[in-house]
Amino acid sequence: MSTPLPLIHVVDDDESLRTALLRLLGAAGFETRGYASTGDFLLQSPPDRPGCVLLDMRMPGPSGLDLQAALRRHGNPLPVIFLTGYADVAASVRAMKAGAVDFLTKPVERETLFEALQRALARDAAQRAARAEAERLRAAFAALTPRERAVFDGIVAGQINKQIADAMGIAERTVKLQRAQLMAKLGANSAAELGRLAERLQHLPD
Amino acid sequence: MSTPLPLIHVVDDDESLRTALLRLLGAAGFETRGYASTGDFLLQSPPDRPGCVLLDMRMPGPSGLDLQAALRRHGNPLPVIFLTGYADVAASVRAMKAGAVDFLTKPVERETLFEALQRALARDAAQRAARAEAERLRAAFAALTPRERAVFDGIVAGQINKQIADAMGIAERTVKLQRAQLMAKLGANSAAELGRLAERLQHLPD
DNA sequence: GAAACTATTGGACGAAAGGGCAATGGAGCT
DNA sequence: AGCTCCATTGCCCTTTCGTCCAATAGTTTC
Repeated sequence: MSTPLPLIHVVDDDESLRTALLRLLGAAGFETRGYASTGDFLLQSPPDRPGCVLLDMRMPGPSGLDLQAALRRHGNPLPVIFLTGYADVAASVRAMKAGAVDFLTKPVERETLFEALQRALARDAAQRAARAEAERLRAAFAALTPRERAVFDGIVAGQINKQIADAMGIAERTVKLQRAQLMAKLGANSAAELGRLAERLQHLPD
Repeated sequence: MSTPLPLIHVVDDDESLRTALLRLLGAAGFETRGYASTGDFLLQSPPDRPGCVLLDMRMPGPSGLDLQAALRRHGNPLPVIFLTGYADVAASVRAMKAGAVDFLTKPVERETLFEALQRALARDAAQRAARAEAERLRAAFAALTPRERAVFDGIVAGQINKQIADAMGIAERTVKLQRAQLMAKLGANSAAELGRLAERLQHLPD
């Protein structure tokens, strides 16, 4: 389960600048990959790997903002750092409101760039951990049968087995059985843990 | 318990523009208050009321960014909308990274301004509700004695009364008693609810 | 059609939870 | 000392939980 190394995507149509960036980042020990356009990035869309995107704002074809929006829709929210020469306030504000980690202007100081990268990678790691956790939780609940799910809801609502059985029109004995089954499926050892799981489930996106 | 109406704070050293803004907002049904400087705002610091701050960036004395930072430190995080004539990218990015709702440039379109206000007030309401909820939770837990708190931890950890009693060196009967007392104090009716409370408590800031 | 399988149920037993009642013992006050 | 107040405890009883074994009915598979 070793997490793959982070990969820095550099999207910029200025080839000389792009290769300079790639060299700089590579020298700093980062693994990198360059793209001449938004389309190139989306086509050569990398596997699901930790990392972030260093993105020019103004390029031929779809803009950096378009790519940022596409990433969000795609459910592959790699953190984005904008790095652009033609900066205007409106574009920078739109980028930040859309969730960009930072918005830097060329020429950028080495120090500034690395700080932003650091924050972007940290955010990616955090998001990734949160998504993995959410996925585990969702999968566990998806493994429950509808009945088990109903029993779960009853338990979390503080009902005792008899009340749950009554509400569902089944025998208390059956509730006990399904209770044991759902607790096994969720890996819970107590009613308190079921409550914790319910709370976490409730606060998941979607 | 009726929530007071939101109050819009307008901080701008340009008096004619400030009064124009106040008049515009007042005509739209908002309650408003104007300040000529960051210092004025901090001095005439209003009571804890819902609302937001419409803030100029460049003013004599402390800047809008300074005020934004002060609000955050003060634990009175009213949402901030910047509205400024001398906008540069670096300042806008700093403002947005510091959590500004929006960063508008003069002259601003009426529509744009009202949309931003809408979002700012919505954010304030949400933050306020979350803070109130957190406060209630904290207060409830603060009312527990250390013993009750220990019993709570044991329950949430899935231990049965006997184990808790053993670990604390007290009788099981006492654990039962404190269990009932802490559940009454927390308003919980089941172990599942205790689990939910524990989960929420764990995810509070601080 | 028979066998295998799943969901549901009944009965029963030990363990645990929840709670009433009274006794104990220490802290603090008069 | 005498007293009250309160946390702690023991005893006992009822309800609920967690499981075991076995039986029944409906469904799927061969």
